[in-house]
Amino acid sequence: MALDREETSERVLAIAEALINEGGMDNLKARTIAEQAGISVGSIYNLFADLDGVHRAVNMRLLDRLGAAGAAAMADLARRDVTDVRQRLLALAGAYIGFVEAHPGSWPALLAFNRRRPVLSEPDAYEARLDQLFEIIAAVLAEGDFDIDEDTRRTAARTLWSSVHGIVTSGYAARSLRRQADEIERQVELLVAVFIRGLERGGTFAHAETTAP
Amino acid sequence: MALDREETSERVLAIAEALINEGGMDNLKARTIAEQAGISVGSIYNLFADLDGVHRAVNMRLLDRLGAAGAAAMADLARRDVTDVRQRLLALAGAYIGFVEAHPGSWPALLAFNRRRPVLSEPDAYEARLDQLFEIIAAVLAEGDFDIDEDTRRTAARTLWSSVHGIVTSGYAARSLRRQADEIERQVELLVAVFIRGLERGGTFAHAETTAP
DNA sequence: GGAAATCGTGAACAGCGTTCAAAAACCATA
DNA sequence: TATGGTTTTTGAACGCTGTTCACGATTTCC
Repeated sequence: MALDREETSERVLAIAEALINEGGMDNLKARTIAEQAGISVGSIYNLFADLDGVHRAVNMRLLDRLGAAGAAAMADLARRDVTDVRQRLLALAGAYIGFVEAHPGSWPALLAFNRRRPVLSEPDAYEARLDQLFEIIAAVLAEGDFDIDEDTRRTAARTLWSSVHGIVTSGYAARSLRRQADEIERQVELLVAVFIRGLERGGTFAHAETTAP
Repeated sequence: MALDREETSERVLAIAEALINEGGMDNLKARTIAEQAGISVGSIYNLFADLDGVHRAVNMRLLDRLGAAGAAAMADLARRDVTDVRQRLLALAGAYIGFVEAHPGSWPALLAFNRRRPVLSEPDAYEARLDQLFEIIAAVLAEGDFDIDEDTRRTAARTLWSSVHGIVTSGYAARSLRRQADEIERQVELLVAVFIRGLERGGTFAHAETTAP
């Protein structure tokens, strides 16, 4: 009858994610987890170093699922023989937007997590999982036949990813959810369209002086 | 000898900002403020509703200063008769980057602040102050002679602002500060260049189906 | 100068994350 | 199965937190 150590961990993580998603990261309390999981507070500390460790583990699961959603969106388009770069980028952005909407509490909490303390150089398997998503974008850009070198393409992929991220997070900082959803869609469409046009136009993107001396 | 109510408030805010900037938002404690300000804990609650109110006030000051930095950057370029859109956009982004670097603790704390709880529709004079910054970008875009309608231009301004925001915040989530500073600069330059090229190329940005049915 | 209103105070309270001695559960071996 | 040792689970206890509020000091006003 006794649950496996790993089963208990997953149970704790599911409860933790639900708590965070419902009431924000302030809603993640050791005693609430213990009560809902049917274990004692002390047991949580046998499974995780501290509550931050629990939150970190929740975030890892979220990042994995986000990566899976992006990959699934690409697989879906591939199945339908859609190779158009614009449509693929919009589908990726759509997957991201859908994921954020599906996790209205736990995703903002993930973003807030690393910003609570000043960066103390975490080992961060975080970045690795974000890179997984970035690689998808880079691959999409690589298949479009832009006349740009490898370096520029990778920078472009990162820029696109960061920009979509900025649009989505800035958008949901504001109030009315439905009205802002339209605004986010407009901005993403404009970003993708402008990006493709700008890259298609070719030419160099070499560093230049930012302001006159 | 007794300090004005407003003087005391500003003293509290200065201390609060320093605490947040040094140790993240978790470092903002009522007893520490009271001790450093030479007042009692209770007095803080005569000046502000709660500690969140203190943090909110600190954030307002930050947003005001950020807006001033952007306006100052534009004024500086105007004084030197620089009207080039690209240079102005890069200067704005540079002002933002410089501001973030100058506030390595309190700026991330500002970003984390609204993400701690799920959006409960705050009255938010927040957005108003962010709009002040957005208006500067919109004005710069308006002075460039792009063949786009007013609506598109405003969306483009918001998109640019969100994108730069995303680039900067994503960039500083990673570790090594100096190495990442270069990456941020590269991404911002690419974003601005691609954006200008894409907008210059004209054409419509009308909504289109994101994926085939 | 005295009454009334305001302000400052810090002990007290409830709640939090975290610890750790003790109890319970488990397990291999005789 | 009985036994001894090892591991896991427990929850009371600790220190720290934000916040309150009765009380005393101070200012304000006529």
